[in-house]
Amino acid sequence: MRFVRRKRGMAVNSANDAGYSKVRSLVRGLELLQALNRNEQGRASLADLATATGLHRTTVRRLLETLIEEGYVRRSGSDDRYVLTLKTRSLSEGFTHDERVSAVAGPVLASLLQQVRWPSDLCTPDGAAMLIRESTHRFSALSFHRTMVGQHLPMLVTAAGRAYFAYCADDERASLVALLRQDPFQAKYANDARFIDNLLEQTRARGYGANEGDWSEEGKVGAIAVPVFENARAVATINVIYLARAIGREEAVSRYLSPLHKAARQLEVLLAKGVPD
Amino acid sequence: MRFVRRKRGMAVNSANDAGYSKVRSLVRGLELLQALNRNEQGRASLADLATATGLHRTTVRRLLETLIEEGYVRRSGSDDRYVLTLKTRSLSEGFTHDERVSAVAGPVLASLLQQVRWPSDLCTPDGAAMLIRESTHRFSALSFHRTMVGQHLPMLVTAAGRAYFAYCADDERASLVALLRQDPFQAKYANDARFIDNLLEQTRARGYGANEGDWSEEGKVGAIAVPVFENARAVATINVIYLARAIGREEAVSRYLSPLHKAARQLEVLLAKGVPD
DNA sequence: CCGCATTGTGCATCAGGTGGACACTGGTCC
DNA sequence: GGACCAGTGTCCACCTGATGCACAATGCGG
Repeated sequence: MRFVRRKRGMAVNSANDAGYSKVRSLVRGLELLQALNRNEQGRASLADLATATGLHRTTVRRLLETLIEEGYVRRSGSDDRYVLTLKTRSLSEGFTHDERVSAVAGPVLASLLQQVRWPSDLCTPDGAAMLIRESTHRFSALSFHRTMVGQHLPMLVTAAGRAYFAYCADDERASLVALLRQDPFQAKYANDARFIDNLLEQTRARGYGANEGDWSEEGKVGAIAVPVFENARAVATINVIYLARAIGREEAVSRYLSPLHKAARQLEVLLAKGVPD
Repeated sequence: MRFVRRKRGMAVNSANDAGYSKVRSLVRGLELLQALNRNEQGRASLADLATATGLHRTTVRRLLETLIEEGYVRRSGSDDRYVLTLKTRSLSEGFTHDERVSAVAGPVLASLLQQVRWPSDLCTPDGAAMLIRESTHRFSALSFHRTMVGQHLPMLVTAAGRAYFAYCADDERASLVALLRQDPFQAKYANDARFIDNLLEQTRARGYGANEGDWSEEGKVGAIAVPVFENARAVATINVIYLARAIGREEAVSRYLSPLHKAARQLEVLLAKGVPD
């Protein structure tokens, strides 16, 4: 079991051991698409694909005919071979590369939760805000929010955003500032050079992004956050969120900063390894 | 019937009217993937997907379980929603954007063949060569080559290559020259400034790329080619190939250049319209 | 003119995809 | 705190519909 607490659904089945057997024709169809993709120019004959997939020739034919009718494949007029179309892109356009980080973050966040008890989030940049991609809010007994994943945290007034802002590459920060000036809520900060300078200096001096009720939407909520690097570039941040009346900033930092850094380093190792397939 | 002659296979069925009924579970699985892609962050719950696709909830579940086992989807630990993975990319990575041109080229080449009788090819740049993506060699009674699609035509000694080389953007041409200098066969031309200058000047003055047996592999084969533009950028070329002993260059140009230009313009219109779906 | 390789077609079989029914959980509204 | 509801997990019997066999047709090379 990956997480400590389960709130929703009854599933304890950790992902792949579901009692279902796969839908065969879907599996085969996807195999087929992959085989086509592997071929030079995404172009192959019926026989090529049959041997590549190990499927019966007529089965391949029928699957291809289906893919054609659905518009994922066309048959070239020039040599009757099968060719990929633009529509195949629609099967992966929703995937953003940042998702890579999220995919491996689950276990890391879980173990962080065990040490810290307070909930934390994994965030990646998204425009003038940080996008929460994974979170342990559901699993923390101390959590005060319900659904967090998918929410946006404004860049300049949250710990997660500040950590990213301070540690991203210089040219990226310049673009961010331009974007932030367009943001109705954050423009006043983005235009305030003193504010920005202080923010950068403090954050870097401390080594973490911090926030104590600066984000007006929240009451007395505090948070600290650290960046996650890939190839020497910041790609995400991890935060820990606590109630300020329960624990002071000093104490939070002394207790949680080191686990946060450890989690970030774990993530970096996993990223460097590459996602298994 | 799109083309004049059919040599291979017995298929006169123009693509989509095949007598097969679609493989339903494959269609549904792909619909599902698309639905996930359309959702914000490629993330959705079971119920979301069921309503989005109009499928029964348990059906969606089983399909998703299959997609998970195959690695295209993972289930987020944070909120049990379904999320796309990097592997979905493998379903479309083989697709190159140049394919867009090829997809609409078939009918244009077919009508060009009817006017010209000699075979022609649609080529897109690929490294230091032009890649033949569609062709009417199979359909021309005057054809002298078998399979052409997928073959590479060296950039500097073929009509198709020269047309592209002369009409592509300046910065792209600079990169091309760098590449060509690495090419064992073409380096001697790429390093010859006079050759390059003459080539550019002549090609542009004439308005078409030409080749009369310059490509050593061929005997007395001639060809002329014109560029195809998209957004004011050359993206492909169309050529016509003839036997030099059957027809002189003068005559070939006077007869075929105008149909070639018309075909190029037709293609440009189709490209501007965008590919349906 | 004949074989070989590749692809198209029709069809009987039964694996397997489907969706109904029921159970369970957590959240919300009085 | 009790009751309701939305969302999900699990099981299973039915019957669709996916499958691959056998046969035919074609073009190509010799």
